[in-house]
Amino acid sequence: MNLKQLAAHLGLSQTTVSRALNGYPEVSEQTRIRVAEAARALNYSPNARAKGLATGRAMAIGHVIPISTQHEMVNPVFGDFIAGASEAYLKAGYDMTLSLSGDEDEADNYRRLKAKGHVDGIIVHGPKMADGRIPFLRGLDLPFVVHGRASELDIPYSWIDMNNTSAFKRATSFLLDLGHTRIALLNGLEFMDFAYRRRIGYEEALTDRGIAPDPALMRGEEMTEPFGYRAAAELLAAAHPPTAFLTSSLITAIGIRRAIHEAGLEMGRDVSVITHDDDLSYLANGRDMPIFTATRSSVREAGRLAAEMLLRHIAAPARDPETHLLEAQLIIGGSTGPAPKPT
Amino acid sequence: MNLKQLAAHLGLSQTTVSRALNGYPEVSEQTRIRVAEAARALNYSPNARAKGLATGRAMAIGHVIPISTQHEMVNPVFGDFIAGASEAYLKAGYDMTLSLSGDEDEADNYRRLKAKGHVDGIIVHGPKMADGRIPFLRGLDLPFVVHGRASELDIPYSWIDMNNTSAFKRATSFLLDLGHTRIALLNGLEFMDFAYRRRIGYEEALTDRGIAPDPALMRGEEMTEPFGYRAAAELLAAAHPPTAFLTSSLITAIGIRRAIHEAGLEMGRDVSVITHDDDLSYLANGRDMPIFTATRSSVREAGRLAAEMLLRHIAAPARDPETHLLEAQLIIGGSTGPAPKPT
DNA sequence: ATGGTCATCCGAAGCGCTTTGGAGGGCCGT
DNA sequence: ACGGCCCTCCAAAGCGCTTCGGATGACCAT
Repeated sequence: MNLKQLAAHLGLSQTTVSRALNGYPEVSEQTRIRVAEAARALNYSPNARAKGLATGRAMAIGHVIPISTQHEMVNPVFGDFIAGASEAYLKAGYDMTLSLSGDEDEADNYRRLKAKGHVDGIIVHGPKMADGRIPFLRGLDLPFVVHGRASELDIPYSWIDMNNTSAFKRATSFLLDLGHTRIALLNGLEFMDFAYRRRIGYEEALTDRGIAPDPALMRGEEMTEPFGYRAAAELLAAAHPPTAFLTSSLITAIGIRRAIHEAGLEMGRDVSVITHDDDLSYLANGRDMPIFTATRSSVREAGRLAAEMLLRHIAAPARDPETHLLEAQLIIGGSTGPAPKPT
Repeated sequence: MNLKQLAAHLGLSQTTVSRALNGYPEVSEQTRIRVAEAARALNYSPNARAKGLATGRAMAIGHVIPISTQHEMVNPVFGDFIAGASEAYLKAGYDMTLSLSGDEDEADNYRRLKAKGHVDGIIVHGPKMADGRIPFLRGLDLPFVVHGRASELDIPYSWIDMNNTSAFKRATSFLLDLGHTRIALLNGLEFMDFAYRRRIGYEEALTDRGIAPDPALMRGEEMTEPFGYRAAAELLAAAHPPTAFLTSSLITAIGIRRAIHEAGLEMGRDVSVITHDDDLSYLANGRDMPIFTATRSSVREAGRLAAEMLLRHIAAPARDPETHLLEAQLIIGGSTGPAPKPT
């Protein structure tokens, strides 16, 4: 069923039917109703490609998610981010197209995305500290919003980010207040911007208290359970073990917990753990009584906000870049406690 | 840069340029090269909407992922599945469009997807036992492949699935061989087809050995860490606790492990645990020495296969439904051991 | 010279929609 | 009765591409 057929069926012109369906004023209320009913009855829904061709708008947003070639890992945060974003898209009638791409051909990927006219805007995921995609996209005249920031770039662009630095600074201060002085940091890969910023927060809190950050206590890797386990096990077995861990992911925290138990220690009493918690739907950190003390910030919410931001930019392309900094909550769970008295 | 401009630039007709670019024979090798070079130099890439309109093909696959309204959870398996599928799409030049939808409006969603001409085929995620989407899609003349099956439906359709029943049957038998007789099942929600099939496998193994499945030992919920913890803690505190757990997700298994530790027991010695492991990139169950004994089947691989299957169907629409059953590996890790002697 | 065959190329229609620039008729005031 | 205005509708062009049905020569055999 297409417009022409629908128009013929109604004995009207395509023009009138199109206008009736799209809410233009120059059509009588009576025919508008007639058209709307026929459209529903005949299950008509306009062909998006034709509409896009005619209007020049794709009514779709592109999400390009980077899969680094070294470690073929899909960011677990992605699902929830998308879920949030799609709430916004649904309301606005936008679709979402996904493309995974290795880091080499990403620029090409974006260019093609634009040339093909597939999308009206792009959300950039997982920015690195000096992410080349951002200057590239700025030159492309395609609205985009970055989820995160690129610290080494000093050009304006729209982003939404969590305040990684302050979150980890507060978490570290909290541990310091509890008397911990040897605090390990099990971070994500340090070329990722969020990981860098989290380390800065951690180091700032330490130096503010006159404690020099100890490189031996800091690791940055892909945030898996085995990483948390291995790193924590090593550190706990060292001569001068940490009494607390700060980590970037719940999954890593779970590995840390395993190492703590295996060392015959108890989390929250002998060793404290704070993790960042993206509030993922399938990785709940307990609802009422959180298992882990955590800096929490909903990635789903970030997705929603990023999408809304992007849609605003598409509606008003002249608009200046917009930025949005989310503050994480520090929620207290059972994984932290006063530093044990030195024996 | 569009075809017309490119053709003008080359002093050729649109027809010839289009044919040169698409590999038709009626154009000399010499001009073909000239066209190809100009296209690259001028960064030309055909507008997908126009191309789609003209050819009637969208060159895109739709993934509709259900978000149940009760529990707004994104299946954590999704990211890896998509990653696998996109490998196949990339090779074939297909795009991927995503739409999340609550369970009520899903039919409408599919109809719209088709009417809008956005996609050439659909992958159906998370089928329920009597999933209404399958008969609906069959009537829609849109190729689709289901990731999983709908046990209560007796109509032909293409699917790819893991052999849930045999995997859980083998896992249960393995535990029985180790001397366990009270084996708890912490499953996913039972209206989900995979969960149903897993329970069947578990029950079959038990009854084969003359053990009546005990409803008190079986739970089916959203597979979160807290679910695993809570259920395991309750069961372990009961009068006649299980000596082994079988569960559908690594995340739940982690909760079970926590409960075991808190009960002062040791996993693999006092209590055995087997989990299903989707081999997710961010949830590695240890590489060399798996933490958990597990039935493993890569969901990423399933994604790749599903996509390839769908593309075959799009290429040859008359083709009969195709099905593919993957067998899970039973991999032995440190979480299982002989049943403790009754005291 | 003529007709036929190939190898190359081109014009124009058509995909399903939006949108510009009218057309037709009812109703008003005069 | 007539011009003018508004309300409602329509024809046709155009979005960027593919593809059908030729057109144009070059070349060969007759």
